[in-house]
This record gives sequence, C-alpha cells and structure tokens, in this order.
Amino acid sequence: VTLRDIAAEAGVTAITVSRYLREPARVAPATAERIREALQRTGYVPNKAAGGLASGSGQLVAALLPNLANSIFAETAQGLSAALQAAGLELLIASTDYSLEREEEQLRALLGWRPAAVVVTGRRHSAAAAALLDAAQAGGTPVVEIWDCHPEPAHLGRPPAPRFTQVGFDHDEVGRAMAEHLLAAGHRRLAYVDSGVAADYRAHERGLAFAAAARAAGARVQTLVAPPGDPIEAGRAVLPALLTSGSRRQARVTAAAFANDHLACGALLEAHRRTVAVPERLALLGFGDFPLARQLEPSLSSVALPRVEIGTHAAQALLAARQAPGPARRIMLGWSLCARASTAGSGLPSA
Amino acid sequence: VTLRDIAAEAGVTAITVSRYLREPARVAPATAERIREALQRTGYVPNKAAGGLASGSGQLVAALLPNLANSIFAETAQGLSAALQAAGLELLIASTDYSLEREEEQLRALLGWRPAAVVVTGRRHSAAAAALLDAAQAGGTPVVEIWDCHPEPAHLGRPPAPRFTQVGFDHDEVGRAMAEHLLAAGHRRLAYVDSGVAADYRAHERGLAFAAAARAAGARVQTLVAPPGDPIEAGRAVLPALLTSGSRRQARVTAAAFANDHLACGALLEAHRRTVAVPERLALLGFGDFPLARQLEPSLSSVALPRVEIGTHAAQALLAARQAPGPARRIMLGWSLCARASTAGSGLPSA
DNA sequence: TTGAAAGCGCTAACAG
DNA sequence: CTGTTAGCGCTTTCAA
Repeated sequence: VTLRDIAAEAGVTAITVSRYLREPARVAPATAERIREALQRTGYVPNKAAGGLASGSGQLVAALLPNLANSIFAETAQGLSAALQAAGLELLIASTDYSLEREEEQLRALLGWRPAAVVVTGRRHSAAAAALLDAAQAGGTPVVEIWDCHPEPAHLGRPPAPRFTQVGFDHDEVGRAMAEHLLAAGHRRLAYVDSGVAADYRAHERGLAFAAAARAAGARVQTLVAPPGDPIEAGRAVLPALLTSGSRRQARVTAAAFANDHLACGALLEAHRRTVAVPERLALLGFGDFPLARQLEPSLSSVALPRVEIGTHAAQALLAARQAPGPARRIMLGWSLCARASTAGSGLPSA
Repeated sequence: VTLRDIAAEAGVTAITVSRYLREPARVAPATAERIREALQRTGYVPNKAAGGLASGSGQLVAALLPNLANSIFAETAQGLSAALQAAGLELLIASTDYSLEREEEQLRALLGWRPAAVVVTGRRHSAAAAALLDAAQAGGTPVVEIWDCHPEPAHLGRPPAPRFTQVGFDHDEVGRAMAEHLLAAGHRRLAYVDSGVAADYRAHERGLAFAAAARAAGARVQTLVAPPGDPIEAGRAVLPALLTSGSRRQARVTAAAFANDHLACGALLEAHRRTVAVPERLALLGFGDFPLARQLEPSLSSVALPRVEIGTHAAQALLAARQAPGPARRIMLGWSLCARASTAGSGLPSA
C-alpha cells in the first residue's frame, strides 16, 4: 500500500495525501475527509525510508553502547529510548562489546542510515571512527559522547570546547572522591580492584585517579585486576588477595575500592562467608550503586550514577542541536558517593 | 558523497561502483582498483535507505520490548543485537513500558521503516497491533513473538500452529513447576506474590497456574500483589503480610513464590533482618535466577531462564524465515528450577 | 487548494 | 565487463 494507492481511493494525487499527512490544515475539509477514510480502510503506514530520502531528513538516532545487558548501559538505553520516542525519533542501537574495532564497524553500518544524530559511548574511538564522527558532525549530524566528560586543562583561562558534546561525568573526579572517602575514614593502605573487562578504560582511569589521590595523601595503594567471567564470582575470588596482601613486610590493606558494585558485592559476600569483619578488618567501596548494594548487610558504600539521566540528557542535547546547531558542550551530570556501613569511619590509625 | 561522486572519481558510472560494492568479482581488476582508491579517499558510506528503497529489501529488524532497563529484557536485547549484527542486520528498538497502546503506536512507527522482520514481546497485542502484525507477515515480513510460548490445546491429535513464530517458554508450566517444588518440600500453605507491574500478564499467568496446581494437590494458596515502586523494597514490604497471614483461624503460610527475583530477594533480606528463619519458618522461591540470587545467605531458589537465548534464537528464527518462509513455529526453550537453600525440603507435616 | 515535474541515492533488468 | 533506462515511495519546487 503506497501513497498512490490511497490517493487513487480518495480521488486525488499522491502529493495531496502527502500534504494531508504532514499539514492537514492545508487540505480542503472535504478532501481531507475522503483521504482519512481511505487511510482508515487500507491501514496505510508511510514508508519512512522513502520519506527520509526525499526530504533529506531522517528520523533515526544511532546509538552505540558497549553492552545492552550491563545494567549501567541498559538504563541509559531505556532513558534514551523513552526520550527519543517522546520526540518522535526511533532508536537504532548497536553494541560494541567494549571493542573500538567493533565500534568503528558498527558506526559505519549505522551511518548508512543517515541518522539524525549519533550517540557513542566514551571519548576514545579508533582513528577511522573519529574521522567518521567528525565528518558526520561537519555534515550537520549532531554527535554526542556519553558516560565520559573529560575536561581538558584550561588554556587562557577557559577550557577548550570538546569536539563533540559530552554527557556524563568526570571519572577522574570520581576516582579521587573514592580515595578521599577512604582516606577520611582513616585508611592508609588502600587497594583498587580494576574491572576484568580490560577494555573498560573508564574503570581503569578511575583507578589511576584513585591511586594518584591516595599517594598524594601519603597512603599506599595496590591495584588488582579482577579475573574475567561472572563479576560477582570475580569479586569473591579477589578477596583472599586483599586479605593477605603485604602480610610480610608491608602492612595489610584496610580498604578496597572496586570498579563496580558487582565486584564489591562479591567481595562483601565472601567476607561475610569467611566472617571477615566489614568494615573493621576491611572496608569496601563500590561503584554504580546497584539496587542491591544498599540492601546487603552491611550495606555497601557506593557511587550513585546518573544512569538514566545520561540517556535523557543525551536525547535532549541532540534534539536541541538538531533544532539549533551550536558548539559542542560538556554536560556534567551529578553523581554522589553514598557512604554506608561498609566504609563506616573507624578512625584507624595510619600504619 | 554519493555513488555518483566516487563513480566520477574512478571514471566509471554509478552502477559499476554499486556492483563493486555488492559483487566485487564482477568488475575488472583494474576498475576495481580505481574504485577502491576513490572509496578510500572519500570515506564513502552507502546510503542504506536509498539502497533498501531501490532493492525492496531492508536491513533493519524492529524489536519491541517492555523495558530496556529490566535485566531480563536487557539480556534478550543483547542476544538479539549480537546475533543480528553477525548477520549484517541492524536493530531498531523501542520500549512499550508494558502498555499495549504504546506497543501499537511504536509498532506503527517502526513498521514505517519496512523492517526485514519484527520482534514483539508476548502474545497479547491490541486488535490494531495484531492486524498490523498479520499484515506484515502476510507481506512477507517474519514476525516473532518472544518470551511467551503458549501451546493451544491439541485438535485432532496435534496442536494448531500459532499465528506467529514464538520463542520462549510456557509460563503456565513454570508456575506449576514452582508449586510442585514447594509441595514436594512438604508445604501445604502457599502464597504467590504477584508483580507490582500490573500489566506484566506473564507474571500473573504464572501465579494462576501456580495456584491451580497447588489447589489441585490439596494445598491452600493466597495471592498477594507487591506494591509498585522499587521491587526489592516491595519484596521487603510484603514480608509482614506473609508472616501474619491467616494467623487466626487459618494456618500460616509456610512457603512463598514470587513473580521475580527482585521481590524474592527483598523478602529474603527482610527475613534476615527480622531473624525469620528461611526456609524453616518460611521458604522463598524466586523467578529469573538473577546473578545475586545464588550468592545470598541462604541462597535463593529460583527459576533459571533462557534470557539471552531467547534473543539469539529469535534472531535465528527470523533469519531462517527470511531465507525460506515457512509456517510459524513454536520454539520452546529450556528453563530450570534451581533448588537452593531457601526452599530446602524440611518434610514439614501438612497442616 | 491542488497538481505536474523533477529528483533524493540507489538497484533491477536489460542491453551492449 | 560496463552502461542505459526505469523506477523504489516519497517530497520539493514551482505552476495553475
């Protein structure tokens, strides 16, 4: 069923039906009525590919996320989806499995649909992918990077504008805040447990900032990498290393920060099983504030993230850019360190 | 940059470039080389909307899920996404928020892209949505219903074919298995805690089957509905009702089954907090087997679901149907009741 | 208020 | 092996 078919039914030409569909007011009432009936009878659904081709517009938004199953990105996807639907845009989505090569490949595929805007995760891309994004933006397609706002150092008093609009937060800042939280509770022997997903560079960067801040404050920091596989099990598996670390000449770790709440929960559960006192013997700090974190016993301290908001704000930013193209912005969203029982301050003497 | 541009660069016409892109073997090596260079230089990305329009094909798959953030559907989406990407198809996704009206509205929007196939969640649709799906299938677009395989009663010895291919499992069967599991552990006073998401009819159907099976075995069953809002909190909130139920003339509930693991975890954590013995005083059975279920203390019995497989099998089914259209099939995927400590058999005397 | 002509970027079918 | 012609279904621009 095409526009022509229903035009024939209504005794007009295709263009009139097309007009009716877009600006009903510009069609005579009598004609409109006949068109409406024909539309009803046939159950016509306009072909958006043809429409987009003719008008050069496009109603698709392409989004690239590392993984749709990961609750962090799933909520962002939901936020994006809901906000775009409300604006009449459709979401074309692809997962990259944290791989820059797959991101490039999928970006190329999605760009073939001439999306109205592009959303990518993070600020690291392959050279070719970056070139594609630049070209897209130069061609008037807004590009938004999510989950990673990275302020460059200020030049001449103000920070330079980013290449693409960024919606998220500064992972360095979070890493530092995590360190400061543990330092404030009196800890001086810290550990950071990095993600087993090696390509999750944001987790790695948080760890670097964590370590730098801790060392700057005179604390010792050890970095472990969780084994790959189920992250809760990985967190359990990491606990022994945390407990025995530096047992010889170096004082033992008294607090550990984790790349995510799954790992931290694993460690917490394993500590419980081994009757290791948390936070007395070992304080634990997660990242992500997953719903269960606050429910465990002891409740897990964590960093609450604007997971859904990143999606909705990204949608808003690209809608705004579509209407009135402007320079790339940095949209910093709030996060908060939720201090709970697992890091309750004990005023430990520094070792 | 269009096909014409790079054709001009390579000194050929557009159709030759088009051929090179689709069947490189059918152009002369020398020509191919020039085209390749031109492609490289310009960074050309073929316009798929135009290609699809001309060829009548389309490389998009439309998927409708209740919610992308819900871990159950998020994993299915990931499975779908990965399997489709591997086959060179893109995923156009929309969320319905468990609403049939929104499903219909979004279905109409997605159908405008003339997708190569359509994936919808569940077997209930508005009349108009069902008509759209029928029309799509009649027009050669495979339609797959996921998460709900509902065998009709057999006529003349064999069950009738479903309207659309279904990929999932039978929720009635799961509901019965949940009841049987608790009955086998000696329980005779059961409860089913339904989802606070009223439109989640699959959870409701499991509850009905659960209750029917339990009553058929001579047990008493009470059905509660979890309050809306955070499901873990809802599970916590429901516990008192379970503990006090029937305390007067009717014997107390000794085992409860839940619409999902979030609710069950909430109840488990609340039981722990109140030092209510699980499973001795109250056995708890979840649904979904979320990663944390097995990690809690006591570990939560639950029903493990083919979450990712539903996505991958749906992709396979629609790819197969694209290549060789056949009758709708019912693809039943396996699930398993994981008996853990929270329902460990206590051989309770029936009341 | 409606229509005719042209074309969006690409591909099918045929011809050369 | 390559090109010509004629669209896919819709919208733009202009004219009536």
